[in-house]
Amino acid sequence: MGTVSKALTLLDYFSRQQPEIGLSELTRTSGMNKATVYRLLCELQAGGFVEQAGSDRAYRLGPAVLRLANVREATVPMRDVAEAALRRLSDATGETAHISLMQGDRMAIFAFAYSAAHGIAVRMEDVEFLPLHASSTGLAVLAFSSANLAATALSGPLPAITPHTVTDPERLRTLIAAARAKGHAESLGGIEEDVHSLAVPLFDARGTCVGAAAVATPAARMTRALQDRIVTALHQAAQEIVAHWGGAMPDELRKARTDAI
Amino acid sequence: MGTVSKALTLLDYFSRQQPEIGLSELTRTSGMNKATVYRLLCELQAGGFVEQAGSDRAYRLGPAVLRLANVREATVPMRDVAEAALRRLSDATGETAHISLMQGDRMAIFAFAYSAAHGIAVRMEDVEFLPLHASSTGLAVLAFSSANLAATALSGPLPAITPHTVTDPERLRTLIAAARAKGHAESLGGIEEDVHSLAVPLFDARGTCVGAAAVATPAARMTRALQDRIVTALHQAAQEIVAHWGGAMPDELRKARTDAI
DNA sequence: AACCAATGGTTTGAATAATGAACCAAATGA
DNA sequence: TCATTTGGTTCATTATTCAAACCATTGGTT
Repeated sequence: MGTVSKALTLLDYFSRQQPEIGLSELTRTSGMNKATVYRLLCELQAGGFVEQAGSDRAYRLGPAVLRLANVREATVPMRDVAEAALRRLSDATGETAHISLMQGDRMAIFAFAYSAAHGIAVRMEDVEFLPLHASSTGLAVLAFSSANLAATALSGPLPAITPHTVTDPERLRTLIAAARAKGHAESLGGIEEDVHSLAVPLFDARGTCVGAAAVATPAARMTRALQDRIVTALHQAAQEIVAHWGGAMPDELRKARTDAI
Repeated sequence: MGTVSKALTLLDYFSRQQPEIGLSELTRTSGMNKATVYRLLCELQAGGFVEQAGSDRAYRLGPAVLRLANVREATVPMRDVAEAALRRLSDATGETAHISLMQGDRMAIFAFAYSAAHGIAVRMEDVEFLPLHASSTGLAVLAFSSANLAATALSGPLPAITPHTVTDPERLRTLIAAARAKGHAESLGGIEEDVHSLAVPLFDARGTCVGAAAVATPAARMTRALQDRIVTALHQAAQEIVAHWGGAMPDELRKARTDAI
């Protein structure tokens, strides 16, 4: 692991849940040497990527990331595209829609939209990452990424987040294979007991899977008809998003997709 | 210069004007070795900080910066605070208001607001960085930062952006000293011939100067009375912004500031 | 077609920077 | 008072980075 990667990894530990981290804590959670972490933080600080908060000497993300995000947005207004598509998707289905992107070996929630159709809906506010094995999103990505990714994901720990979480690697492999065949993935209560979600993969310009779009419903509300409507809407939304991102769909999916629509 | 700093420096070359950069071009503009740039880019790419665009193999900023910016915003909603204050500032003065932050050894425009009072106003859309020696913003920062920064800034090249740009280090030093005494800096046509701007410094929690708030007017519109109104409004806005950012004003400024208000 | 220049990407021993264990001073709390 | 934890620093060892070359491919020119 290169020095730069280490530094970037450090940035990954900052989250909405834990926005400020002290030197010692960061050395503990990252498992790196304290001196190393310190020097990396110094360089990140010099670049404005982290700064030291006022009260204690804890570190938090710095203003440099804002500028970069601005440029990124100006370059590739993905978020706008995604949010517009998600609004349409949630309107069409009456349920919560969201998009997550692969970030290293995790999936980070990228954007989401609620429907006004129901007073009860799946909320996304407090979720930042999704487990690869327990979410429809994660299964969709595993189904359309290199076998490599699936292998490493399934060889790691597979925590049972709910009693319904599938944790058996063999069963997960069949779920992934099914997702690949059908063009979409499914999860019933894998992360929260009463949430039923469906997901389709998203691809970048090189044809590699970068994430997934999903629709999540309260399990009680899911019917066969709604499921069909969601899958159709998901495929359309994914097609649209990928096109706007300058992405390219693999041929195998194009067939499953036209079948579904 | 450490490896991490180099990698972060590479990110700095991406801008709204030049959102995609090829390997060779980046080696040229950065002055680093090609192999070095390549490896750094590979690591940045693995972290999602850059990605390769579809058409050619040029690099552009990646999606990772978006997530970090989200967290940063959730942690320190500086931008919202700044924008609200700038709206008030531009309303109060009838002129364009903006805030820029130190980013390494440059000043990056961070936020701005227009007034509805006039059809003609100074526009900020296409500006991304401000020169330290030619802008009121830059002079304000130099006046309230370490002598070190001023020394390095004045020892480098001082391009004459307009015929009115002050480029003589000695004259700049007196301007900076005046700004320190008065609590605000001034630039008449330093960047654009007909723009008159006033700026006050902003400070972070550690009491170090991190940027400046400024109001820019068409030179023809500036009067003694307007200037007084702007300086007063600037000091109030700066006080408010710094307070919201959890910053601390140096005592020397507090006096000049209360005098002005 | 032959050529040229430029591109992205890869290799090499020699130079340089990163590393990690131990250490320090200051703050905190028992 | 003493023990613990904090942010920060030091220095010999070690791994990484450097610079200059080299490939393979592309696009344009003659």
